[in-house]
Amino acid sequence: MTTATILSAIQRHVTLTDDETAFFTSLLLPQRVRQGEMIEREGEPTRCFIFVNAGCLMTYFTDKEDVDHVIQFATTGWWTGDLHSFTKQVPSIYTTKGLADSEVWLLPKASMEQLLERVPRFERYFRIIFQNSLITQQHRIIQSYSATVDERYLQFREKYPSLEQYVPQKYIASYLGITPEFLSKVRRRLMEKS
Amino acid sequence: MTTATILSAIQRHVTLTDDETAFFTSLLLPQRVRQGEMIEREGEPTRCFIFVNAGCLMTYFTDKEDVDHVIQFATTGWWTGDLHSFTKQVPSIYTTKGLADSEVWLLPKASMEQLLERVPRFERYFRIIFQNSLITQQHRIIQSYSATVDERYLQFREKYPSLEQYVPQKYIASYLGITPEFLSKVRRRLMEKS
DNA sequence: ATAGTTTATTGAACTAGGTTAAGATCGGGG
DNA sequence: CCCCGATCTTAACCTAGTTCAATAAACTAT
Repeated sequence: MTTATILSAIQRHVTLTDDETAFFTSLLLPQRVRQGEMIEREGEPTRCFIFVNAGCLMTYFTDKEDVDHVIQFATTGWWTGDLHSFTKQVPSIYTTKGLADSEVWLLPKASMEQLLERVPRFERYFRIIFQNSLITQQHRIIQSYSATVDERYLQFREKYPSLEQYVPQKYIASYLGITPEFLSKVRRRLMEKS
Repeated sequence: MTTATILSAIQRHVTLTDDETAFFTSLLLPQRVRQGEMIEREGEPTRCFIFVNAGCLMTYFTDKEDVDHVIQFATTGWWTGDLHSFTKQVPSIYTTKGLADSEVWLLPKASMEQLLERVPRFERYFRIIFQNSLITQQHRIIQSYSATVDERYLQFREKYPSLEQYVPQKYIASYLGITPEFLSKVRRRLMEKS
């Protein structure tokens, strides 16, 4: 497990000196995640921010009727985790688990703080990352209010073509905010059209 | 129109020197916005990031059926605007207009860039702002997928108690992702219960 | 291979929320 | 002070999406 992927992800947005790179990588903890294994769980404070080095994770919320709602999928090159719990160290409302055998880099809370303190360029990096996520989330809200399920499903496939191979349909349905049964109908409708 | 509000909003998250404060305020453009007046429009690149000094604005998206969908309300102390259009300078898909006579500070794109370049503390400030917004947006998505309309309406009122006085119900309905007629039913249902 | 478990499909009955249209209420300008 | 346009409410009907239940297909672990 090398740092090549994470460093190139970062260097798409900011340029680091050798010292900064060394300091950053010294803070990272490698970890393997098995398919189905939970890496952060609901109820516990999120200890680490997570970078997916290989494989695929998903983060979901379990509501009071015990129904899971997928918040996001994260494949190679993405950061994930419960930001709220991570920053405030309150119990998380999300669970993050592997959808496939995966490798992740963990950045513990204290390390993140040191990093931002000592290397302000990382403030910039995370500012850009959060800004882009925010744009994506706003877009998702618009979609869920103004597009039909058919459109949302097609856009999902277009946007995350690699995900369908990993992700059971029931999770895609959940991400789209519908039941698996209804996604099944939508898929059939779309098949018949073409 | 003084800089007191915006400076105190910033100093809740980072501490600025006198020089930095002076430089920052030199970049701000004051502007009045009348009720109903559009300050940024769909189709044009967003020139400025907007801070609400007094009053209330709303940002909405108009879909292909010509229906408006409210993305966010912004009252005193909030930043608003189309981040995607602002950073990439592509035509905006949102319109921002005054819900009441308001005062805003405008931070033009070029000024924002200078600011981040010269005062890295602002990278930190905006990193925190975007991080908090992201948390809020994710929460909103969860809500829209797992809570009933009744619950969402009650939480909206709890979270933004000051807004109901400014905001016509049809916009609240839009923000909640329902029709004004249905919000009307919901309100009645809730009145009768209590 | 075989049984057990999880996932996907289908169909019928149901419900949350939308649509349409008609009144009721509010609010600002002459 | 009154009128006109915008907003809000109500009610009857309609539909996208859910629920439930039964079957089929795909994985997993013996």
